[in-house]
Amino acid sequence: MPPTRPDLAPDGSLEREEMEAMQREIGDAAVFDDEFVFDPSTLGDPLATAAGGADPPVIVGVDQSFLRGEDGEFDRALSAVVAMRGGEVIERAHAVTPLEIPYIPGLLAFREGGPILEALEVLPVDPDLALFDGSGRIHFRQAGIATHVGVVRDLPSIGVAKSLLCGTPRESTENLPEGARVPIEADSSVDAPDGDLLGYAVQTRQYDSPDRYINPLYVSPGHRVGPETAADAVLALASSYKLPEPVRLADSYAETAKGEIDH
DNA sequence: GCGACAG
DNA sequence: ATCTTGTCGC
Repeated sequence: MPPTRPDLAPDGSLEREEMEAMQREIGDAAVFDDEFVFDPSTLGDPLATAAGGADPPVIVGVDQSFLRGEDGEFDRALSAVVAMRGGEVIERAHAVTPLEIPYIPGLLAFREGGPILEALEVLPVDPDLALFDGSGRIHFRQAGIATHVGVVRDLPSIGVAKSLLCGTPRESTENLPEGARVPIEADSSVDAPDGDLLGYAVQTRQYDSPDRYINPLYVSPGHRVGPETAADAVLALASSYKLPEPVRLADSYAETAKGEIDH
């Protein structure tokens, strides 16, 4: 399953201005509403298969680790994808590519998008939905890594970030109860009308004790998923840990695969 | 000029 | 992201 928009594939050799122009194009091409065929209520349900008709959707989690070269510097990115269906892992794949540019806030997809697209290419199953470690629409030009890869592959996608890149929470996000969500709205730093709903701070897990608390995740539409569904999906997929299961498993697989290569 | 910034 | 020590809680 090749990319639908290879012309928008992230290219680390572009000038910064060209990268930003491409991101505006991606933000325009992106669909920030529900536009998928599967039933979102079956996402986190291990019994969905037994319950009835169609197979539950294939969900993939994507995450990266990094490899050092001879000089001890990071020179390669490893992207790991884990595919799940009905709560079970059905496939895994990974790819390694050279790092072309440093980490620059707002340009993450041009650093890590290459290995992600390769790993998705190698994955022997067609995903219905992808969850990324990073932003989607919560991005200066509404084109975070989840949106970028989603548009290039025309794949429904969701951004799951552990910290907020831009935008403004409508209210405090401190010490939210489990299951709570707080809207993240566009501000002057975002290329969108002020106040537009970019995504949600989502509290998947929380302590009972009052002294310490867990930070929320920042969930935003990547492509073909609305903000409500994005938050619903993350909550449904994060039953046991803070991170949604596909992303958590991709995280550990990225570490495992790194250890097997680096050696 | 200053601040602020996914992974 | 990666590194790394220390602490809390079941």
